[in-house]
Amino acid sequence: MDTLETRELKYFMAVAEELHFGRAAERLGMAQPPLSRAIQQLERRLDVCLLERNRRGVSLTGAGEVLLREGRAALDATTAAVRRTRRAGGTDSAGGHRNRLVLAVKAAASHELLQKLLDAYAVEPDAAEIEVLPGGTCEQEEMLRDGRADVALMHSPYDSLAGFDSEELLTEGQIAILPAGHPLAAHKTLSLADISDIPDLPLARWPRHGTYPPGPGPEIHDQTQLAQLIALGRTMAVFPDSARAWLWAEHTAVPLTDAHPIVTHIAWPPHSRSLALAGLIRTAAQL
Amino acid sequence: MDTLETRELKYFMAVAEELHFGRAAERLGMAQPPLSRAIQQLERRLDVCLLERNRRGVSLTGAGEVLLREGRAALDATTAAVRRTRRAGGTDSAGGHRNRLVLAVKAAASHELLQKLLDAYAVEPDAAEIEVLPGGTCEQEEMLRDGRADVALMHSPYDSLAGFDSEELLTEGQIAILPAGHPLAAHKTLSLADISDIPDLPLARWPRHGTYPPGPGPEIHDQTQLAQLIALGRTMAVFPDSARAWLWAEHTAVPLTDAHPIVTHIAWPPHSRSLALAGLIRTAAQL
DNA sequence: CCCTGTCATACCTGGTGGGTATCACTGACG
DNA sequence: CGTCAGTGATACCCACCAGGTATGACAGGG
Repeated sequence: MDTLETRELKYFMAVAEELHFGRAAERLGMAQPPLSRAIQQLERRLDVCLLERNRRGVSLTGAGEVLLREGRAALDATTAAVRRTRRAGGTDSAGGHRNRLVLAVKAAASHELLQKLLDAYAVEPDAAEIEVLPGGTCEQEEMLRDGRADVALMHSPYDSLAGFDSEELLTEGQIAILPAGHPLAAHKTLSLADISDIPDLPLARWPRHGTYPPGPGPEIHDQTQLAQLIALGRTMAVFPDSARAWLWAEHTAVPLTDAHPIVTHIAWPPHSRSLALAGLIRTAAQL
Repeated sequence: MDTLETRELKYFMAVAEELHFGRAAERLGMAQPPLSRAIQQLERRLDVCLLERNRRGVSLTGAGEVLLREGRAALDATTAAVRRTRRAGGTDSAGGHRNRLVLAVKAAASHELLQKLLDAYAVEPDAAEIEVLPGGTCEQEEMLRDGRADVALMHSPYDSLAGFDSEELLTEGQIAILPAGHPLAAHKTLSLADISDIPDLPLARWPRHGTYPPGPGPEIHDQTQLAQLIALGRTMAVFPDSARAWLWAEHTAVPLTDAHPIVTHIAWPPHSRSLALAGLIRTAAQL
C-alpha cells in the first residue's frame, strides 16, 4: 500500500500550507469534512502521522515536513510532465510547430546577454523557435521545475541551481544605483555596510509570490517604477553591473566592493533529451 | 483540466513500456478494457495523442515519448516522497530512530573508501545511524531517485549524476584483471584495444534490471563468481584501481593506459534539508 | 475463409469521493 | 461560570466512475 494519488498529495499540500482544514478546503474548492477524511485515510494508508491536531489549529510533524518538501517536488514533476507532453503534442499530429523552446528569463536582467544568445542561436542550422518567457524575481526556478519553461537564464546566488544541469555564462560585480544628487553618490566605491539601513534611501520591495516582504521601502513591481523612484531620490537599488545599460541621467552607479559576484547561468532539467535544447546550450557555452 | 493522477500515469507507463495493452493490463493486475478506456480518457483530457494504434501493436508518438520520460521522473519523485515520509515518520511519534541515513553503494565498489567514510563520520558529534544499502551496477541512481536511499556513492562515468548534487571524492585509473597464467598478464600495461574481443577471455555479463545483456561471456551476479571465473582462466574484467584489494593469487592486475578514469562521487537529492546528511557530506568532502 | 490476436465498445456493479448536517471540544468573553 | 464562536471529526447519503465481463471490429496468417 505505498500508493499516493496526485489528488491526495494536492490535498495534503493545501492543508500543510494553510495549517487549517477549513481554509485548505476552500482553496481546493471542496467542503471540509471530505478533506479531513482524505487526510486521515492518507495517514492510515502510509501508517504515518503527518499532522498534529492541537485544538486551535494544526501543525506539521517531522514526517509532515518531509512530505511537504518532497511532495512539492513530486507535484512539480507531475505538472511538468503534463505541460511538456502537451507542448510536445501540441499541434503535433497536424504537423505543427513541434520545434519550440520556452526560455525563462528575469524581466529585469541584462538584455545584452540575452540578445547575443538569441542572435547567435538564430543562425544555427537546426534552430528551433525560441519563446522568451519573462518572469519575476526567482520565478525562473519555479517555471523550470513545473514545466512552464524548457530552459532558463538564472542568476546565482539568487536562484538555486539545485537539481538542474547548468553552464556558467557570465560573472559580473554589483553596483549600487543611487540618486545622482545623494551624498553617497560622490563615492568612488561603496561597501555593503555603507548602504545598509540608510534612513532616507530604504530598499524598494519586490513582490515575491504575489506578496511583498515587510520593510520600510516603497512597493514596486517593475523596473521603470524603480528607476523613477531612484531618480526622485526616494530609494536605491543593488544590481549586477550590466544594469548600467538602463541607467538614467538622474542615476549614479557606484561599484560595490564586497558584494558577492552575480553569475548568470543557463540551466535546464537534467534529463532533457531535445536536440533543439542541446543546440541552444552549445551556442550559449560558446558565447 | 491539466490534472494527471498517479494511477493514470502508472497505467500509461505500463502501456508505453510494454507497447501492448494486454500485457500491460496483466502487469497492472487488471483487465484490458478498463486500461484501454483509461488511456483514451487520459488522451482526451490532455488533448494529446500519446499512442499510435497500428493494427498489430502500439507505438509511441512524440508526445508519448515525452510523457514516458517525464512521467518516469514524476513517478519516481512521488514514490520517493512516500518512502522518505514513511522513514521520517517511522517510529517517529514513539521517539524511535528518527536520525537514520540510507547510503546506497555499489556492492562491487572499493570498501576502502567506504570504510574511511564511515569511520570518519562515526566520530562526528551529531552522527546519525548509517544504513548501508548495497546495490547492483548503476542501481544507486535509481535508489536515490525513488527514495530508497538518501545519499549514494556513485561512479562516473557509469552512473549519471544528472539531477543530483554531488561532491567528487576520489579519482582512480582502471586495471584489467587477468588470469595469472594468461599471455596478456605478462604485459606491464595494456590498452583497451589489446583486451577487446579476445576470444578466450570474453567479458563477463552482469545483470541489469534483472536481465543479462547479450554476448559470449559467462553470466555472473556477484564478485566472488567473477573472481573464480577469472582464476579459472574463463574470463577477465576491467575495474577501478582499488579493486586490487580483493585480487586472488591466481589473478594479475595490469594497468590500462587509455581507459577513462573512474571518479567516485557522493551524491544526494538536490533539495535535501537533513542535518545528518549535511554532516555526512561535510565529512566526505574532507577525506 | 476461418482462426487468432489485437484493441475498442457496451453494459453492469461496487466502492468511494464528495456533499450536508451535526457532534465534540476548547478557548475567549461577558 | 455559562455561552458562544471556531475548530476538526463523525454520520449518513448519493452520484459517479473505476473496474469487471461479454462482445465487436478488424487485420494478418495459415
